[in-house]
Amino acid sequence: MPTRRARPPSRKTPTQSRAKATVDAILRATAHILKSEGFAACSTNAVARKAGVSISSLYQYFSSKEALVAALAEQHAENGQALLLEMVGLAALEGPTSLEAQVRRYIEAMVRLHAGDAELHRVLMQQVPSIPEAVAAVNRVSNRSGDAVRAWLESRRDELRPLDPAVATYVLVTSVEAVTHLQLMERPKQLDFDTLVEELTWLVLGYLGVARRPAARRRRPPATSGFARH
Amino acid sequence: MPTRRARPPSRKTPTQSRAKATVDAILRATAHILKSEGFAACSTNAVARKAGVSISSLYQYFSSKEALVAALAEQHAENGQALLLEMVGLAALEGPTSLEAQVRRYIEAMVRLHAGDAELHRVLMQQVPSIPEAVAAVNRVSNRSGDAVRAWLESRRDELRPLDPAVATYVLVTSVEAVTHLQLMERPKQLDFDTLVEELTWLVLGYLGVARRPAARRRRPPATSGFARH
DNA sequence: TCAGAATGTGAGCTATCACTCGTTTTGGCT
DNA sequence: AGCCAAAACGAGTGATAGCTCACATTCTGA
Repeated sequence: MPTRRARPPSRKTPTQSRAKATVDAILRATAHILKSEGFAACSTNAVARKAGVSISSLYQYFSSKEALVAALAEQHAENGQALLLEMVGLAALEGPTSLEAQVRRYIEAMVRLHAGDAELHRVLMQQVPSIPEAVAAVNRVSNRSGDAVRAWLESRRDELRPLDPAVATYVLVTSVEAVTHLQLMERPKQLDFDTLVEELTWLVLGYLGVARRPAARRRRPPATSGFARH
Repeated sequence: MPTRRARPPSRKTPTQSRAKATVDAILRATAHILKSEGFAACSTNAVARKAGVSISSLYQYFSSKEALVAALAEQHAENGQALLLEMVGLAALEGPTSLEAQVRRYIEAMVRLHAGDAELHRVLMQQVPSIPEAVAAVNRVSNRSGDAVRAWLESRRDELRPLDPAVATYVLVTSVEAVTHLQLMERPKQLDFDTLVEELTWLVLGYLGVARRPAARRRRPPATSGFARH
């Protein structure tokens, strides 16, 4: 990657609808290439080609490759945040629900959210760390989500084991995200949507020290293979 | 990244000690640059320079940049696996210990392991996905760890809630790894080593449905956290 | 001692990258 | 109709990447 010089942070903002379409096409193409070919193959020339615009048009609206990816990351994070709030926020106001139901609903929302554009999310999470501007964009949003979880923990504190809300937020958000990612990336056949939600609910409630009956599902499938231990 | 043509999968293996030293220097330099400058700055030329050998020597032992990084990943994974077994494997044989103690010991080992070369681990995890050969190397090792966890779950099945060992292994390994990574990458001040181990132990035991007293930490001492079940 | 294999060298080739310059096209306005 | 800024264009620039080639040096063993 040559010619790494300081660049102005932003460029023109589109006013005509034609220009808006161009910007949109560029972002769309960026996402598409990132997902299908990875970050390394996502050159500005390739993006422009796929978007059906010239390379100079790209640079008219994005001051650098970093800025381009950062813009995409920001858009993605913003969308996700909005979707999550829509799925969870309103439902949360509909009255006092059981702890377990609330947790399950939130987790369902998370899983569904990630399923939305899993591949893009994955690539952004993996490659974006080398682009500070994009890190900032994603962090800004995920911090807001973290705050919501933390507030929820504090509001339900009496029903949970003694814990530090900040620490617990870290642990919960991280582990739920990680397991969700795993399922989206590897799609292990044992982990379908319902199982995933169920297990994550167990994980969260267990961690929070909420007692639970062993559930109605009679698991324990036919004693799979290995009992043998040293 | 130019000249992307098919390359032979492997090259010469060193026989003289001089050559072994060269290979070692190259791998060392790769790790050093990856950690200090990141993957993007880790060019083969830079590696050769840092290692104090010529480019051609590098290509005598590694058929491509991918192969180089893959070799490093493999070495790293192998080392980790060995260390983990050393820390945990023997201790596991020392007789029947409490479930909680076993879990805590394993988690301690995991956390310590990651702390060993956290930066390298982080970079490898982030960049390796674009290098299939390296993915294979890391997966091979982590699968073996997964098998161990799974076997353990099955051996202790009677003390746990009903669960599918395969699914539970996924959930546990993934979430513990993720939280550990987080702590290494961001080093949030609330999450020191002891707290991390303690919280992860909670996470695992809670998920496994193992009852636990609220521990000796103060804050609402006897208030039997969560009986509340709608 | 000395041939040949193993090892080490660095200038240089080519493809590709991020990005610019000078120019042309478009479309909203009077 | 016709002006003009916004928008779009694409060949071209300098830099650097991964990698090879032709050759030099060192080691082994008979």
